[in-house]
Amino acid sequence: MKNQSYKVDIITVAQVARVSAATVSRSINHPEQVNPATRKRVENAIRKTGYIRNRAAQVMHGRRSATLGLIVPTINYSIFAELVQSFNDTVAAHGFALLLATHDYNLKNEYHVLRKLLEHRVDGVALIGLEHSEDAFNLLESQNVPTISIWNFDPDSRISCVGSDNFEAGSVAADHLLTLGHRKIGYVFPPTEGNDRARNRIGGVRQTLADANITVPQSWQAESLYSIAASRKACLALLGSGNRPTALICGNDTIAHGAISAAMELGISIPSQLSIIGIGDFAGSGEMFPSLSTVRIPAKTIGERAGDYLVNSIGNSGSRTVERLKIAVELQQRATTDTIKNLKGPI
Amino acid sequence: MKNQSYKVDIITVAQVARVSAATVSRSINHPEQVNPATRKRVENAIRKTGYIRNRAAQVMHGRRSATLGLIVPTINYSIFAELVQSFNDTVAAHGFALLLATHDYNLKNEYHVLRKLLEHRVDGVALIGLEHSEDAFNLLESQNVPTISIWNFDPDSRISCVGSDNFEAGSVAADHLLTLGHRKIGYVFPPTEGNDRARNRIGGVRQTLADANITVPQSWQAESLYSIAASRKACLALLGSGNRPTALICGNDTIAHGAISAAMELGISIPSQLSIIGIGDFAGSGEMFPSLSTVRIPAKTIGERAGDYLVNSIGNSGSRTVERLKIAVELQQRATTDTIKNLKGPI
DNA sequence: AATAGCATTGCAAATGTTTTCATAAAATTG
DNA sequence: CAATTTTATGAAAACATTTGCAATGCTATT
Repeated sequence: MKNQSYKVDIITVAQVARVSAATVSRSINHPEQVNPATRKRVENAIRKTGYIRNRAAQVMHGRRSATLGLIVPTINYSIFAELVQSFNDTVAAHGFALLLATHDYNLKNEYHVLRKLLEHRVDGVALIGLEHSEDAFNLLESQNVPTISIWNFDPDSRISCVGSDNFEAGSVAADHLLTLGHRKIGYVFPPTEGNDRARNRIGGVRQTLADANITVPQSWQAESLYSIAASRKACLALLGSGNRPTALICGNDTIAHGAISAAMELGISIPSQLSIIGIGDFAGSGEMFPSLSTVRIPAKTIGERAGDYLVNSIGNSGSRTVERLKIAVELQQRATTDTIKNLKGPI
Repeated sequence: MKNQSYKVDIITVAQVARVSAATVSRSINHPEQVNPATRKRVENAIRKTGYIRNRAAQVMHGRRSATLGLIVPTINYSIFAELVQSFNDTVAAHGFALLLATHDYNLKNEYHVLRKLLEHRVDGVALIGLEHSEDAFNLLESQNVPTISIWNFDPDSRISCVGSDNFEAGSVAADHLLTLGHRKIGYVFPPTEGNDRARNRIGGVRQTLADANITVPQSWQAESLYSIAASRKACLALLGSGNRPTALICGNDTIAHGAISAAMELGISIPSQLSIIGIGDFAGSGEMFPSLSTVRIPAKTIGERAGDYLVNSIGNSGSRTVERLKIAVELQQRATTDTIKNLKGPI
């Protein structure tokens, strides 16, 4: 059935079907315009020759490339993987394929991969976060390509965005512990340099605690990269001294994992001697033991909305106004936080 | 500097640089063929106009698309995410961008997304695993596009492959427990229907145990999907009865996580009362508490080798022979397995 | 000084498709 | 049954680029 001759183009198909190339093209793109009998002949010819249409040629004609560019820092990171997955599913349902690129947390790199994606004439571009190089912003503007920033919400964003408010996330985490009656609260966050998400989260935490007239001693503030091992180490130090907090806010769920590990190692029982709350609600956080209380940032929803926005934005190619969509965070109270009333143990 | 006029093509650049379009093309693609002075003029013109070359037009001339298709079941799964990342890094270093698609464990779906990638004239295709629909195999053959199967090694594979031998992985896990002196061994695996990886792993386990004259009672064999919650449930049942094994082999690290959870909940201490071994060595498995003994399948290495192979294979477009590369699995003995000599407790 | 050789550049054809316009055939109307 | 509308199809231009070939001007060789 399949033909292995070298080049099967629309003309080959046309010859086999004994019609013109134009009719083949119409059979594929505007089937209602062609006589059902001829259409059948064309379809058979397509099958017989094994023809696969050439998007490149379509693109040259000003057609959509049916391709979207997505640039993430890395996908080897559960929360981005979830995001990429749901974004992909959403746009794939509209016939778009994803041209993926990573910049490994290097904004200069991001500019170059962005250029590369534009060479392929992607119909739209999705970026993670709101911090990008001036060159990148200019490029996107000059090319006039629909763009969306995923993950962060910011009312003053320069480009359209779909995401959660990280300040709010930090605030919700702190609020939860306050509501449970905690007053001796510590926190562990990653370095905020070049990471606006972490910066905003910690801002929300500090603001909320300050509003409640709580001061956090320096020894209860630790810094840790997003790794269980790093966090465990930091938390061993923080929790190991005689005077320790009754609750810990962690910059994300991975850090919270490390904190739990450290507590277990020190024989501090959770939550009866220490409450721990994360941010993110990563895959598995609810299933681990003990299941992690956390502030959920709904990656799946964000990916979907971002996909919807971009697809839509490509549809009405006229308007190019900045739109912003805030996806609410949700407190997930699970097994690692408890009220101060139930506090037990040596401290 | 940047020009926002609608279409900036190679002719626009040519006019600005006061040369022909051919010279601009040569300046970009064969710089050594053009006079340094003219080249400079062209480069300035490119910068001034903000020109971005159109890959689609290049592709039409039989040039490479500089694009590789990658089809995975899902990327929302840490081990695939790691694989995709390393594959991407490797091919990006050679100037290729990744056209990503997922089929959500549906082989029929895979065929359709494969077609889509071929429409974009990808220079090569990477698939996960060795099970694919007949249609997909035929399509790849008829299009004569370089292809690689990632993840599994099979000496009889129909297409080129880079990956580990899952039978061996199962075998190594079982061997480890035998070496530690365990005789009462149970296992938890996912359904093997449409999952040749799981099927081969369980095969390796059974073979190795049989060779050591060990029979595993039905009640020590459980089935669980790849989820911590599902596995915990299955393991609660398996471990909850009076007579339980001294060691457990888990189909992958996620299942092992669930098993650990279940053991903790039942007050069975690890490893002094129960040894647990996983397969995979997912991100975080070595950092969790207790750190998981597992059989490492080196996703990063596999991704790199696969990328290298595909890039190479595109280079020498002549030969299209099937090649197979086996990446060895490695036993990672950590805190969840111990010798039978140290066995303590009620059982 | 004439000629050969080389470096540099331009012209124009070719790539695979879509779409506008024109035309032919068929269907509808009075 | 003639006139008109509708339907179906083909011819050809357009899209942005690359490249073989030819032309130009220059350098080196004799």
